[in-house]
Amino acid sequence: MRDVLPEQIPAWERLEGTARRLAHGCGYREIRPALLEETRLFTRSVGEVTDIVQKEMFTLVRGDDSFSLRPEGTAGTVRAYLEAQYHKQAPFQKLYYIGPMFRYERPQKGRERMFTQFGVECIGSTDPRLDAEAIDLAAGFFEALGIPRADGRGGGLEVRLNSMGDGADRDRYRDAVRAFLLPTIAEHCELCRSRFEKNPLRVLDCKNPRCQELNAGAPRILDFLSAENRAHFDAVRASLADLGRDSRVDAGIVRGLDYYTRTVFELHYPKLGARSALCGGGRYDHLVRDLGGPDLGAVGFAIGFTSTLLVLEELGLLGELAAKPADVYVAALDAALAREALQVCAELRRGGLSAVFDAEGRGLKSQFKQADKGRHPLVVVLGPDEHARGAVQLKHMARGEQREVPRGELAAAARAALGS
RNA sequence: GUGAGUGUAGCUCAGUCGGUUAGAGCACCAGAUUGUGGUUCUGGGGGUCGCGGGUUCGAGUCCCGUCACUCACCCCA
Repeated sequence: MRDVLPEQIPAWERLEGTARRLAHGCGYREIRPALLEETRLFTRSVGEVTDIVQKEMFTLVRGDDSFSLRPEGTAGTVRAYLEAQYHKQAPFQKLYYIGPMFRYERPQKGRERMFTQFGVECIGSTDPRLDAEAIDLAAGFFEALGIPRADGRGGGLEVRLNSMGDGADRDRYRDAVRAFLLPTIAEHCELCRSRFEKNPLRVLDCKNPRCQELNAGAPRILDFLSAENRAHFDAVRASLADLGRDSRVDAGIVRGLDYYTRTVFELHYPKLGARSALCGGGRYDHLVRDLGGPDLGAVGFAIGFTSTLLVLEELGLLGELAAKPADVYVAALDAALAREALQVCAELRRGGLSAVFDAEGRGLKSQFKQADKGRHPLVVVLGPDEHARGAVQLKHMARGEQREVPRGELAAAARAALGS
């Protein structure tokens, strides 16, 4: 398990802050769904035969009850939506979340058992402009962090788009793929032969060169879309163009979760290699109905913070981030002034400043080193001579200037020194 | 779940053919200045060599097991 340590918090706050700002800009409101759900919620929504449900859930069984840590955010969000009765009062809801997800698998670069996702779920409409808006929001998130757009040579961020059609389209497509593969399936790799049985569409994703040759000329899902779904897909692309957003149709995108319909998309940073997808999402027009509500359209995405941070690190975009230190470091010349140090800190805090004191018994020189290393802009020195006069020394570290100020004026003087 | 790799100081790592007291750089602490930071110099502290077992006169080094982490596959954020 990986912890987020204080040194990394500025980077995380930047991701969270960017996510919130952009989501709010599109009218999304934050929701914090439960981390623990009934296992049945995920088997019903994500799908019985998906990898997530079959082998990646952390599940706790107590008697007849079975609960699982959420492996993704959409199911819980829709469950919360229905439980809050939004579908009766105000069915159109734009909701976003930032929080941990859990999948039991072998960790590797960009993949962890506990990871954080920023996701949005727009429930209550099938308007294709919302698909485009969501894609633009996701891409805008990465751009706001400084990740460049695709440059056509494998650098930058790529938007890949596809449509999976609706249930009927997909059934016809699956039959066509099966018919296409049947004559050559014996020549495919072992893995593909087993995939052919349970999910022939996955054969098309195989990276084996021989299999790819055999897959050339395979039917494309886009050719099997109903007129209505085709129109929806075209409208999404037109809206993306209206937003000035380039996208590439990638017939290979077949989202792994059962609830997806029509629009599916991924955002990739190809230089990351095997694990290049930074964001995945799409439309799930029947999930609300499948979970017991009315048949409402919905679209959403999820962005992984782990891989986002990986990209930012690779691009050197995290270097300058540092936590803000306390305004004042209070140094005491000897142990007799220890109590005064605490009092002075309290006075400064009442004056609206942050302040810290030495608690390791350091000498004055060492306290200055600490103040310097901690990048505290101001140091207050408590000495016996000043104490006798009811005063303290106030030093501005960057300027190297120091002067004596009466105790009673310290907070005001410190504020003034900081402000200038 | 499958395959491979790596575990030595806080961090990055060296450690010969198995041989005495396990090293370096950085970081940390102290002094050089008995009331003042960043540079410099000098000195210092710190390691059950992941853990357990085995071989051996002797194991950081070889063997077995185990745990953790990393990378890849599967799949995905």
